[in-house]
Amino acid sequence: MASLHDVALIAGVSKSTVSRVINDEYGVKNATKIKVQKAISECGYVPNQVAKDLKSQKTNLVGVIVSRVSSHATALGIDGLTSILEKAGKHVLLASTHQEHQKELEYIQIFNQKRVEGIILYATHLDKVLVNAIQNSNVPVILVGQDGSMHNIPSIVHDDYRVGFEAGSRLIAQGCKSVGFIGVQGDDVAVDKLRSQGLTEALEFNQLPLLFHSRGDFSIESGYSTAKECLANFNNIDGIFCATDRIAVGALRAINESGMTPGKEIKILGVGNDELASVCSPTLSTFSYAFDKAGENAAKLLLERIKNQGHEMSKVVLTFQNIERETC
Amino acid sequence: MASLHDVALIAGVSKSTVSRVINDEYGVKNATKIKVQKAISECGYVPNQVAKDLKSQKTNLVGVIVSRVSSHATALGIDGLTSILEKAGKHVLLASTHQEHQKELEYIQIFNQKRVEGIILYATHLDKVLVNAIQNSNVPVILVGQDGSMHNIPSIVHDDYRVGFEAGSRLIAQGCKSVGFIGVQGDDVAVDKLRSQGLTEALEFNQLPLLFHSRGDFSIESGYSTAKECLANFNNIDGIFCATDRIAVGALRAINESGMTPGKEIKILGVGNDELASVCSPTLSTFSYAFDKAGENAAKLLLERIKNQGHEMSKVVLTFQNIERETC
DNA sequence: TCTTTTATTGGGAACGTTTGCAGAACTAAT
DNA sequence: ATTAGTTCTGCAAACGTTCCCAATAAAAGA
Repeated sequence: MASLHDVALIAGVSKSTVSRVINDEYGVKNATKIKVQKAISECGYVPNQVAKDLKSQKTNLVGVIVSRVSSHATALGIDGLTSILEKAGKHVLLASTHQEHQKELEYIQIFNQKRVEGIILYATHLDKVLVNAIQNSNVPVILVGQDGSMHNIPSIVHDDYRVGFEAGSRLIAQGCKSVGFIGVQGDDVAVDKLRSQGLTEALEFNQLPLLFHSRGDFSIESGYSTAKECLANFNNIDGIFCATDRIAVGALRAINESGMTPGKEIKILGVGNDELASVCSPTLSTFSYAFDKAGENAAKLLLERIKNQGHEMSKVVLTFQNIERETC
Repeated sequence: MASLHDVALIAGVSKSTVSRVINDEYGVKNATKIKVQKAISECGYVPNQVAKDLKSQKTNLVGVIVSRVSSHATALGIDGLTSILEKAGKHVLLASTHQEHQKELEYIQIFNQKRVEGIILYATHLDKVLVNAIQNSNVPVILVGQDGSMHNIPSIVHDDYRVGFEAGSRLIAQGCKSVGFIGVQGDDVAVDKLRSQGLTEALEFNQLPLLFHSRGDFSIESGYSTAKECLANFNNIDGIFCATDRIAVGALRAINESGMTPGKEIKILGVGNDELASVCSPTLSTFSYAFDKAGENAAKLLLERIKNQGHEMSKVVLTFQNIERETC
C-alpha cells in the first residue's frame, strides 16, 4: 500500500511537499502540485489515518459498549448517539458484550488502549469492579440506563422511580386494589428496583400493599409464564405493572388465555412504548421512553466532557409520557 | 499519558526491556521484570494501540455500514456479526448513514483511510457509483441484503425471489384469485423487485394476474394507508403479499377497520417474522428470515477474504421458513 | 585466570505522518 | 550585478511501538 514516501519518489519531490499538497497548504507551486496529484492517482495513494492519529495524538474515536444491539432501547440509542457523534466528526467503535457482564471491563480496557476519546456504556448492573474500572478509565465514561452519579459517573437515565409511582397512581385511579409487579431477575436497579419501588410507594401512599413482586427475564415468553403463575397464585389480581412492554405483552397473552379481558377485570401497564404495544391486542397502555434521546444526550454529554474537562452536568434524567390505550 | 519511554526512565532500563516485559517475552531477568512492573503501575501506563497498529501494519478493525441500526434486520445482523468477529479478535467500527445514500461512499473511503481490514455493508440500493466505490476499495467488502455477485462483490442474501414465489403458492393454495403486492419505493431490488417478481411468476404459473403492485415505505403507517387505498380501488381482493411484516401489520389494521377478517375473506402474508407478527391480531402468517445468520455469515465470509485472498464463495443465499399463523 | 557459552540488556531503525527550520530558487529592487 | 525580499522546497525530528543486532553481564568450562 502506497505511502507518502512512494508518492514523493514518483513525483520527484520530498515527503513534506506531498504532505503539503494533500492538506492543501499555502505555499506550494502550482506545477509541483499537479505533478504530485498525478503521482497520487497513479499509485492509488490513500492517506493512513493510523499514522495521522499517532502523530496528532488524536483519534476522533468514541467507544460504545452495549449488552445487545437488538433491543429496542439500545438500537434506538445507537441511532441517536451516532447522529450526534457523526456531526462532531467522531467515529464509533462498537462492542457488544452479548450479556456477558465481565466483557464490559474488558472493553473499557481495550478502548483505553485504542485511545478512544470517550466511552458510552449501556450498563445493566453497576457493581464495584465496574465502578472501579470506570473510575480508572483515562477517558470520560458516560453511563446510560443506570444511575452512576453517586459514584461521580455522569449518567443518562430515565425517570424510573417516577414511572413506577405514576403507574401506581394510574392503576389506583382505575380502581385497582390488588396490584402486583413483574420485573426482572438480576440486579437491574433501573428496571426492577426503582420501578417497583415507585409503584410500592404510590400504593402505600394510598394504604394499599404490593400484592406480589415476581421476576422473569426480558422476554415475552417469560412475561407470559410469570403472569400465568401469578394468576394461579392470587385470584383477586386487578392490576399488574410490568417492568417492560415485552413482559406486558406476554402477560397479556396469559390473561387472554385465562378468559379475562385485560383492561376490564384486570388493568395492565408496561414501560417503553415498544412498537409491540400498539400492535398487540388489546393495545397496551404504557409509558413512552425516549430511547433515542437517551443516546443523543449521552453523545452530547460525552462531547462536553471531551472538550472541556469541566463537569457542569453530572446527570440527565429523561421524562416519559403516559400512553393511554386499552389495557388501563 | 505515559509511554514506554516514561516507564523506562522510571525503571531505569531501556524501552526495549519494557517492551519485552509487557509482551512477556522470554529472556528478561526476574528482578528487572518486577522493577518494570512497579514502574508501570506507578505511572499508570496503558499500551498505545495506535502505535502498535502503525508498527505492525495491522488494525484488527472491521467496518460496518448500515442505514439504520434500529431495524429488525440490521440490529439482529449486528448482533450476529459481532459475535463472530469478536471471537476472531476483530473490533467493529460502526457507521450509520441514517438513510443518506451517499454517506455509504463517504464511509467506505473513511474506513479505507482508517485501515480497516474489511467492510460489511448493509445496502438498500446498488447503483453504479456505489459499485465503483466498492470495487475501488483496498479491502474486501461484503454486501448484505442485496445481491452484488454480478459485479463480483461477495454477498449475503435472503432468497427473495423464492419467498415471493412461495408466497404466491401459499395464497393460491388457500384459494386466492385476486392477489396484490405491497412493496417499497426506491430501487430496493431485494425487498421490492425480487419479492414481487417471485409472486408474479407463481401467479402466472397458475394463469393468474397480479392485481396490483403498490409501494409505501418501511413503516407500519404506510402499510396501513397503502392497504386502505388498495381496498378502495379494488373490491375483490382476496390476498395481499406484503414485502415486510411491518407493512403487513399496517395492512392488517386497514383490513380490520374495513370490517373484513384477515385470514378469512382476505389472506395476508408478510416477510421477516418480526416479533410483531406473533403479537398482532390476528397473528400474521409470514416467512422467517435469519437476520442473525446473515450477519454471522457476512462476518465469516469477510474473515475468509481477509485471511486468504482466495475467493471460493461469492454468494451465500439464506433460506427461510414458512410461519403459519392466522392470516393465511 | 582465561576463554567460551549463555543470559540479559541497550541502541537504533522502522512504520507513515506532520512540522519547524533552514536552505534554495526565484523576483524585484537598488 | 548585487542585495533584499519572497516564495518554494527539503531535511530531520517526533509520535509510541517492535525487533534486529550488538554489547554487556553472568555463568560455566578449561
